Amino acid sequence: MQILLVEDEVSLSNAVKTILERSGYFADTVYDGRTAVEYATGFVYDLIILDVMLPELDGFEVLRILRQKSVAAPVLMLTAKSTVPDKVTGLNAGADDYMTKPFHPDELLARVGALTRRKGSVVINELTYQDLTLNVNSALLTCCGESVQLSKKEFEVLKVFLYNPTMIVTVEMLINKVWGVDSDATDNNVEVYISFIRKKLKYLHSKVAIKKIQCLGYRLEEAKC
Amino acid sequence: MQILLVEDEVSLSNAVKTILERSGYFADTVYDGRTAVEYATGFVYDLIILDVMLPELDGFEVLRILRQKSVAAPVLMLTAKSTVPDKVTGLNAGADDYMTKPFHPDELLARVGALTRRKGSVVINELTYQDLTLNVNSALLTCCGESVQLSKKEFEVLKVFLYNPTMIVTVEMLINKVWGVDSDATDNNVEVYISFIRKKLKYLHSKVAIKKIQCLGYRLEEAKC
DNA sequence: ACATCTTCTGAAAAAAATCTTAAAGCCCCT
DNA sequence: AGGGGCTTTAAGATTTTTTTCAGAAGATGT
Repeated sequence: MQILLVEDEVSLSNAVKTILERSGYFADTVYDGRTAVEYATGFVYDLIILDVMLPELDGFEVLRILRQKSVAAPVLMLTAKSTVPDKVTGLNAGADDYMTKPFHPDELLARVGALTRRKGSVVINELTYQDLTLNVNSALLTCCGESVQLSKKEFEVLKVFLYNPTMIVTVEMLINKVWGVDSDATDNNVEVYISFIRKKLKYLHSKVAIKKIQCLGYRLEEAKC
Repeated sequence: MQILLVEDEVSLSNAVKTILERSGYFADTVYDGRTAVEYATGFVYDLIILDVMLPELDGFEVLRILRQKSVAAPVLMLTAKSTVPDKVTGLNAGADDYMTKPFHPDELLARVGALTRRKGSVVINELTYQDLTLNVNSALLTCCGESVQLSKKEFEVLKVFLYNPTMIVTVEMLINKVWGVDSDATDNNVEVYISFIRKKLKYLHSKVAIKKIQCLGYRLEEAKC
């Protein structure tokens, strides 16, 4: 059982982690809202324990973002005060249970047990176009059962296309997104990487091609047969 | 049921001993930390009740020493003040429960009952991927009948992989999970440990390999034959 | 067809990331 | 104090990625 623990008070989070691990759970600890979102979307957890008071993003905000991103793991909210308004806010945002601090270890374990007994669903992060599938966790590009590993830059470039599958992607846009707005990358850098990706598409026998539209940019296209 | 009671206030320890024995437990009483360690390592107890304020060695110190010496008996800490810092210190040191003085005899019996019942249910936890099995109680890694002992860090690193067998595990996540978020471990620490683990996988003739994905991280893979 | 511009691609160079090994440091136990 | 095991640090070797460059190929307009 994998649990993500989001709690900025280090002593408390260490304590909770210890309690959980002694009961056979594995807990990852993060200390702010932004990192919590990163971890919760990057890994699969069976349960997320979320403090309300957090730096960066507060617990409610984190919860809202996660639900919006289809992270379905049950969420146990920790709140210092047991005020009704807080509970209502959390319920509306999609939390599954609450606990007010301070709490007894047994209470924690009881609630965690109740929530993890439910079957959690798995989120897979993939971008798809025609016969291509790009796993955004692993940068693995798959077509008809075959896969190739993309390098970081190849991955970044292809992501821009797959996020905008019907649009013309300009060279400028690629430089901005992949190399950064104030890099000194030239058009040729883009050209070289388009070439690398085309080579991999060919290797995969994909029907998808990156088409050049003279003076405008590139666009994904189903290759003519 | 054998209980070791560590409490220097004679009147209280006598009272607790009486309560316990009236409920069918056998209790040994000691009055200082040093003797507590002697008894706890010399005999087998089903539970240790440990006061925090002790002469010679305080309760936390005793607990730390016992855990270090692999005394696995559940520990119920007694503390005069219910302050959070104390609780946290005890939890980190490996206590199983707390009780703040003064307490009602029924509360004592309830907690003692909970801790001694837990005893029989030691779960054997194993993580498996392909031909590898990692026993999380012993950190023993097994493949096709052969086993090797993992060191603590090797164990922690491999656990991260076995819990995320299909995902890319980033160097950052390994540092966070194994060395801690505010450690000053570098990427090289991770690399060295990946190297150690690979050596052991090779020794075991496992089909599993740790593949590196440049700039992204590592992932478990069944080695190509 | 020619001149000119854009785009593509292979190869080499440069830079960055990663691997491996060995030595040094640390901690615990005797 | 000394030894053993584990961890950290360091440095050179190796591998992969990224950049650069130059010429080939293709398109465009006259």
